[in-house]
Amino acid sequence: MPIQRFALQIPADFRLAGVATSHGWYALAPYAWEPDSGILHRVEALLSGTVTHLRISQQGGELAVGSSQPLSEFDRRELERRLRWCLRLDEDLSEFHDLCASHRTLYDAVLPSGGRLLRCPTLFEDVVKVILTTNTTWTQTKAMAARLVATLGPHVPGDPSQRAFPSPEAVAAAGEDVFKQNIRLGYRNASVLRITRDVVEGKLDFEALKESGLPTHELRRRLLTLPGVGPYSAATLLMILGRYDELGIDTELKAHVSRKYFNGGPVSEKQMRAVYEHWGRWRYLAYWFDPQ
DNA sequence: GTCCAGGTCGCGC
DNA sequence: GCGCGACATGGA
Repeated sequence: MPIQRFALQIPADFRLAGVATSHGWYALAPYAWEPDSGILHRVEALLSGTVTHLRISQQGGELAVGSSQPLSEFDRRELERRLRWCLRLDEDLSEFHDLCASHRTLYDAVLPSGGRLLRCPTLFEDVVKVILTTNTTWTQTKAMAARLVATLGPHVPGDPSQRAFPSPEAVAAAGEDVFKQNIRLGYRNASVLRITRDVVEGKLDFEALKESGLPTHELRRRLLTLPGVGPYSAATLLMILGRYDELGIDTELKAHVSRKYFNGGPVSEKQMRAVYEHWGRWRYLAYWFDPQ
């Protein structure tokens, strides 16, 4: 019997508002965050072909997921799997929490999310989005993601304004012209298309990579082979995969370290690494939540 | 018009 | 290894 609503069990310390806004992903289509009501929106296309607009909210000790379309039991299970991944419901960050306990300001910064950084259901989507953040402004990143989804994403029945992230097949089928004319990722068009084609041709299996359990350095090596993915993007994607030992060094991190630890003076990469070195396998999170 | 943004790549030294 | 310019796009 189809349902349009189900609950998701969450850890006692889980706060949807904190997790949803823990980094910028909530502002990239097909995610949307409504701060006033505390609803995380997402349009999702399921294996069954169902495309549905989800409204995720916290109701006390659980999450309520509302779906615009009827869901089979199979759909529901698929959605539950995806959402648990996106919200990191099953990730154990207790060791990081323990380390934070002795740093009052960091502890306060981590508290709302518990250190859970929102991610996308598929690594494919995260890879594309990370590429959309490089060498551009956040405003343009949002616009690029919105155009990609609006142009190629499958939509909710009867509502073309509600679209899911496009499948690799849909992206590959679109080809250069649509990217050049409509989606306009600039020079990133080529990287995204090349990666997508490799996925469609089976040369690249991101979902297998997620579950591979490969050592971090090997994951990093593989991510670096992707066109458009350099050290910064690789570190960000490792974070997506729950590997926090490496810092994503970009202008933001540099500015932060300079301001907070070097009086605004010049900072070398070595010095940036040194600041967070002692956080070991939690370095990325220690930086991410480092106040001020 | 010019500059450049939460980088990456290929080149030359 | 390290420094440097090019790279598409659109906002300031």
